[in-house]
Amino acid sequence: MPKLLVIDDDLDMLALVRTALEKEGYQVDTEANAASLQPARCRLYDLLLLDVMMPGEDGFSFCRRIRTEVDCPILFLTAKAEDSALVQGFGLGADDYIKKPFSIAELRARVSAHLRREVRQPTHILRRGNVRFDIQAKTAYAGEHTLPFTKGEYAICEHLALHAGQVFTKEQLYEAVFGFDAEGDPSAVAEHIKNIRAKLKAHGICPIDTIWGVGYKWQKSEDL
Amino acid sequence: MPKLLVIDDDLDMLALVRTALEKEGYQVDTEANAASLQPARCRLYDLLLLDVMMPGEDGFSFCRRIRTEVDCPILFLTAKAEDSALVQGFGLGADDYIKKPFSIAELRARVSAHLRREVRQPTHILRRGNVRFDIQAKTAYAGEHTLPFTKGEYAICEHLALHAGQVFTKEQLYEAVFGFDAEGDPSAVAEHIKNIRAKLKAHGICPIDTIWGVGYKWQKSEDL
DNA sequence: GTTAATTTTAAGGATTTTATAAGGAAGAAG
DNA sequence: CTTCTTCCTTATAAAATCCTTAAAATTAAC
Repeated sequence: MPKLLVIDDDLDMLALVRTALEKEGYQVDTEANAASLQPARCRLYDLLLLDVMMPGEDGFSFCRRIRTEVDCPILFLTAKAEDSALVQGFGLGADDYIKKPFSIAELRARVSAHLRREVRQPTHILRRGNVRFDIQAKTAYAGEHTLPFTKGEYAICEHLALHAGQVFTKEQLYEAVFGFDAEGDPSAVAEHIKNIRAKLKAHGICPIDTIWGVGYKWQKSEDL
Repeated sequence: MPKLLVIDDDLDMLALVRTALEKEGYQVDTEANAASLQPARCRLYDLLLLDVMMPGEDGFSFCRRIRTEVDCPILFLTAKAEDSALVQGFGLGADDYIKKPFSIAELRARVSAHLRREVRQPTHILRRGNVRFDIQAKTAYAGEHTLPFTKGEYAICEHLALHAGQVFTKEQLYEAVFGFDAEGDPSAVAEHIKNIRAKLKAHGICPIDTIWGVGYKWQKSEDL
């Protein structure tokens, strides 16, 4: 279920867009003010919809500010119909420019097209609820905050999340993470699990279940 | 130099579009008839521009026929302004739908945006917070001051900044910078990192993180 | 309710990895 | 030839992680 962020100062417009896109099955968040939004927040989403003319920071300025740090498609949604504005928008790194008034059908079709193209590209982001793993960067995030995992903690945590719902014994976890031959004391894994849980709990989430007498598993969403 | 294919039965339109896009530096081929075009031919191009209403095979039919075999962006360029046609176009896997009459500026902007996303081409100037890299001049700046990097230091630093957020081992960094066969002592890289950090710290910035047990990475903004 | 097994927690030391500093080799510039 | 810069190596100090151990808490079984 892709996550979208819509930024517009017009609350009616926000409600309209949100309704239309939620009907498509997307998870939609809205913001009325761009100025306070940091790139880290935007990176939580799969696509951004931006109004251009807003009090405070306008859409162009916002796009310029975050573009180098945010990879997802950025779509302008605006009443500025002049070519110069459109060219400026694309020049700032936008992926589409939809002129108001637009039809709901067009909005949905364009959003869908951009998301479709994203998934065509190999992704290195694993999302499990509020926790995201950047496989390449070997970094985990809780919301917009980086989780300060050590190497071993990250490896164990990623392995559990990647195979969500599957139970692993301590020995299996140790082998999966540090290699076959590795002979790990099971209690070493327990120590790592403890630290992982502590760092996750700091953000109010505890997605790792203990299966008594067996091992650990990452919760599947239906277990919540 | 990206290669584009434009398909339209209107020869004046073909000439207009070709001229506009060749001015951008693209290599443009044109076809007046879609029916004879095979997917293999289309795979030669980086982007397709398609008219919808054509004698013989129309644009929608053509798109449906080749989409599963052709990965590049497909843009419709059409006088059919109805929402239903637009939705149908996107539904067939198109990436954009430009309504006639369109401005040359808009055409260029949209084509450029789609190619940019495909290739994700970096610009000559890379900005990461307060640090800027001039890729061509191989020079880095902190604010207005030039950073006195040596050649090797610059190469390592640029590589980290270019892939901000991604972790590289010392070996990977050495290879990326000095070539595949290079067998570098990891500690040589550590020495360079030390010097790079010292020069950045002189301007009050320290954007390179150590990922213990893995390597180094350029911070993404959320890590600050 | 009691017991036994298992997990959680906490603390310490061992190990691994990185940071720092100093010295030398190779090459460019004067 | 000398001088300088850059790069690499080596050695040592510092830091962080990992593992071990043991006690406390929890869970399951009787």
